[in-house]
Amino acid sequence: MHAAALTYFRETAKRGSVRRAAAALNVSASALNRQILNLEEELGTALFDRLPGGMRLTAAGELLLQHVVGTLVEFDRVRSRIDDLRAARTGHVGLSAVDSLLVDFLPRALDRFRADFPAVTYALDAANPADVPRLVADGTYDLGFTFVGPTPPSLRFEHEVPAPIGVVMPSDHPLRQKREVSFDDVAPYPFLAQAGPLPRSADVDAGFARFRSGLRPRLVSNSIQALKTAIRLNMGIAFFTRLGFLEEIERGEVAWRPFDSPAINALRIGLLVPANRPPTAPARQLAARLVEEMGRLDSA
Amino acid sequence: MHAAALTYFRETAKRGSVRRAAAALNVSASALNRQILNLEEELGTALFDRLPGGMRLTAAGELLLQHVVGTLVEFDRVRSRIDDLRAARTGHVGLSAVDSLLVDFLPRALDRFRADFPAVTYALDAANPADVPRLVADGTYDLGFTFVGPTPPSLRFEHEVPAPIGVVMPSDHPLRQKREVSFDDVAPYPFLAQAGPLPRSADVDAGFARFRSGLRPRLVSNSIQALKTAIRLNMGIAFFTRLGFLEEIERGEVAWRPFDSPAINALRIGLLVPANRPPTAPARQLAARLVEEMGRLDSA
DNA sequence: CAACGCCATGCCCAATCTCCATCGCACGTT
DNA sequence: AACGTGCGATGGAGATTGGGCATGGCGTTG
Repeated sequence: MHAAALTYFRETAKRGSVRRAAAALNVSASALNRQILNLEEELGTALFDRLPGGMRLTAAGELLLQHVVGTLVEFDRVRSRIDDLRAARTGHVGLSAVDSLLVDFLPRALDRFRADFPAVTYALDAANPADVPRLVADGTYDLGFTFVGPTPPSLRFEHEVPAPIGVVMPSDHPLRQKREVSFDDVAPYPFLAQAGPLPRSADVDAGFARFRSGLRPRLVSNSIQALKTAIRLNMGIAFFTRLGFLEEIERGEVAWRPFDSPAINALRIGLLVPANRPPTAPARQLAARLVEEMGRLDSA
Repeated sequence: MHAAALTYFRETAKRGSVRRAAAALNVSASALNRQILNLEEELGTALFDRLPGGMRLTAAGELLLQHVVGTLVEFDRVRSRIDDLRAARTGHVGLSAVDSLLVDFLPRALDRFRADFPAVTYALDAANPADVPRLVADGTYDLGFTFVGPTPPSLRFEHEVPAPIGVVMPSDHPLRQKREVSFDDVAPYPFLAQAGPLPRSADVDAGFARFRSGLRPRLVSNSIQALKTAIRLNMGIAFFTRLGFLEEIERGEVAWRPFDSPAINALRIGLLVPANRPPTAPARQLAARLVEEMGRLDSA
């Protein structure tokens, strides 16, 4: 990949002698010497001073050496990262996440990841926020996404993004005028609830849980697509993290407004990884990619 | 210098097609394609996805591309710096400096520089601190060293080092016990003065000038070597910047102690370069080297 | 179905790289 | 003063690599 001349030059600079460098690299001194003479001709300047005892770098040589060493070291790093990729080409990754991320963020991230690792299989399951840590800790899943909170020592949040729960509404809804909405603001409006195969989660914020349990949903569905359409058709509003509707918000089809509760607005979702158990190769790659995608969310 | 494969790979990634890249680089598509296949074999992984319309980088390819682009860009920079060196191989540099730097720092720095630029000639002249800026500004000299102070807009201090004037004494001198010495402390001791071909400089600190003018030197010499020896032989003490005696201090032959005057201890010497007029190639190289050597002083 | 774009491959020649042997030079030893 | 030993530089033969040309296989497009 990199020209042999680079290695030759580096070794010669290191050992201060063409012959010693040649011995170290198992090539003949003449071959090595020619490469260095070629380099000097190409750059139009001497790279070494020829002293009776051997070769010493000139100023230009020092400059070039820095570049060459840097290049070769960096290449080693790149190669080992590529080897990691190769090891991760096949395998299985299990992901346990709170449902808001299953709506939009995770399916899309996985789809993009799949393009690079077509032979990897996935399990992508929703779970209650409080259950995710246990599922990752005991190895049922490789990675988890849940609201950030205290973790057992066997787990660690690899990366976090702010993820307040707010109100998702049609783009012409009156609540859109407010920058933040209170529980009282939303009470009058019809409400759409998601009902998955899971028991309803013990909620992250006690006040919010109490508030929502008092509401009577106009529509309950376990189909996210149905809920999205229902919101667009003005059947009601729903409560989700922004992350579930990034694309629709972007296109102006729905609007999202935060609550006026500091506790809710401080909510963060994090990528949970095992701290002790070494992750499988594909899990490591996927985790790295997810952190990247989360960074993109952050800046958006 | 760098393998052609790097350029081939970069161009192919850029254009998304072997044929287009080959056309842009004036080589045949088959030759270029082979190099890429070789790369993939060497790394043991595909770098491109072959789509009907052309080539798209895989994850491993993205990784490698970063490395390759970085390497080639950096090489361009290195090459141009080497070209600068070559342009500076010959020529002349004029340096005007306060005398303390002529004692030790500048001759040694120039000697090291000369090893890399043997064909450059130098003028190295002492001047009064107050005259240096004018001499550099009007082009009489390319570079200057003087005490830092206000400069005309046509000049600029490229780099500065602290350079308080202090007392140079034999290593077993009683004043050595003090961390800082006062004017009164030194008054009882015999004093050695340097007298160059220059009129005695208008001194940098008014209080110090007054103090020194009251002293009667036991020995006046224009030979620095003579002064150094005289100090070692305990004939007296002298007033210099540390920079004039770095080597002797290091070897323990003489000691140096600062005065207790904040004004004197705040003194700095700086490398003065023209801000408008572009410096000659050798002057630019020498200036860069001098800044490097000054940095070494700083940390010493 | 034909035409066109793409990358992959076989073949041949030219350029490059490597090796071995040798040279000239500067030093230290005898 | 002569010699031996280390150094880099160089010449020539042979192996390796890189390049160009022609062609093949494949998918898309008209």
